[in-house]
Amino acid sequence: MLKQDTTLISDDTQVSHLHKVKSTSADKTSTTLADQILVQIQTSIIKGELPAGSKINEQALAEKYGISRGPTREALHTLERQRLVVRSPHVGARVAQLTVSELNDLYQLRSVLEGMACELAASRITPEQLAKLEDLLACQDAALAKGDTYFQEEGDVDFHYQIIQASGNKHLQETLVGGLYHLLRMYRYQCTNKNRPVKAIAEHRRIVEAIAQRDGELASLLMRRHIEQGRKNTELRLIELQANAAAKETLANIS
Amino acid sequence: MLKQDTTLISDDTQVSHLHKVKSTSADKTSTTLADQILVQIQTSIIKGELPAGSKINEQALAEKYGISRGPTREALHTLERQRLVVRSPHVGARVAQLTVSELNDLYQLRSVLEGMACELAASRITPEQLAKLEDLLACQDAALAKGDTYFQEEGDVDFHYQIIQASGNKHLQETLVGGLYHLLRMYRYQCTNKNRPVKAIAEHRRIVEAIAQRDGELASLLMRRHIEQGRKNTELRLIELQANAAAKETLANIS
DNA sequence: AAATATTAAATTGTCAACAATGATGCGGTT
DNA sequence: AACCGCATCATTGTTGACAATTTAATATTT
Repeated sequence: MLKQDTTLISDDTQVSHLHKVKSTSADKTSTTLADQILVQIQTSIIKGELPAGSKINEQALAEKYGISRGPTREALHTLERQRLVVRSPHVGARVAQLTVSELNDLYQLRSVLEGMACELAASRITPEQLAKLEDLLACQDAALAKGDTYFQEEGDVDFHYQIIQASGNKHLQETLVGGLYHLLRMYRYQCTNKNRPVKAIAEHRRIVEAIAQRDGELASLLMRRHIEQGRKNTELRLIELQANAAAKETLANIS
Repeated sequence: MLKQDTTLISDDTQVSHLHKVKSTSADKTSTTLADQILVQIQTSIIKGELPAGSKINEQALAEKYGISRGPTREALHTLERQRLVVRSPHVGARVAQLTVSELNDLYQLRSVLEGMACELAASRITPEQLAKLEDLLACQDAALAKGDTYFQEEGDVDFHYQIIQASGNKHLQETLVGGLYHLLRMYRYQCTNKNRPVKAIAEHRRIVEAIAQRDGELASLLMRRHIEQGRKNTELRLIELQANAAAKETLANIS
């Protein structure tokens, strides 16, 4: 009857939940249960703890997080929208597969969309938003100086995110942030490359400069090039990764 | 209301499967129940039977189609992905609202995406796909001659759909068809304009010509102009519509 | 022994009841 | 009369059981 999710979520259910606790645990006032596990499954997928292409068992997943299949199902539905999961009726959900052709499709689309975002941002960005972007650049420089690679990754996400926000186009935002971005993060996380950041930050700076000068055409061009650089990088790592996997496969078949 | 979709479920449980029929997706029987009502709610929303901006009651909707709240909920979730519904936790679902600014955002995004689709289609389209497109143009001419406006509407959807397919970019397809297209249809249905088709068909023809000549740049340009024409048209009708609604509102307030 | 038909198991889809939250209406106070 | 707190109601979120379907495992036939 009582939920046993104490291990993963919070174990404040110990002593006095005489009152319907209302979950006043200060931090986040319980949105919906589905949304809570959504982010957890998200990160599990992005980090590869749930391997790309693997089957997802609703029951097992639900039990893992100590909840019922209902919310789990809804989370999977949202993950499908985010392109992290593929579902087929009566068969179930699988983690998205990482392939070269899909990577190219994805980046091609992203390039066009973020190019568009840059053009819009150049004409619409507010001084506050611009200041925030420049702060971010400074942060990235500082992080780079300390060699903090993961924060750099996070910073890159923020950079693109803020430009998308500055575009002011609601549907563009929804398409990128709600639709493509998570899958993008998955590719980048699993095909990460150490020596890229230093160049990427320089490119970021030039993009912001173009936006600040209200030169949308230039900003768009620089952004598309920047993304193309990222694509090449990721593609290389992905091919390498898949070659390794194939080798391991044949090795297993021999033995 | 009793469910009368029992007729939809075929009783072919007897042995007549010589081969594993692999179930071509055109088969409408035995999908999931949620998918079946999804299309019904879809059309209800697009046609305005469920008015834009109105609240959706899960229970009532479920009863209307003679099913339980579970599948209804899933359908609403899919409708959210299609931008036809907006959901907020613990509050519920509303039909998307039709506003001028959203219309502009939507068409701006669509313009960029279908422009991209044209460029890709110009370089990748197969002879079969091209033949199908030209067949469609002929069909549209014929329908126009008979003054069959609704079929024209449907034909226009098909036209854009086929070019999107010919682009060959999976994520682009998913973004347009799975994401934006239904909302687009809603705007166009509720802000329809009679005298547009005749010009639109001519524009279609020129776009196909450009694609056939492998001139992606031109095809993209023509498509973006074509869409811009549609946007203007829809915007005009929408403003008109909202002015009427506002007038009726004030009238009601007086009495 | 290989391939196919049949049965059994595991998994997804659906339902109806229950819990938790937001919305509504009432009564009291200023 | 308007505002605020409180109780009630309606609606959404969640659960566990059940039905339908797919996947696997087994038996059967050629």
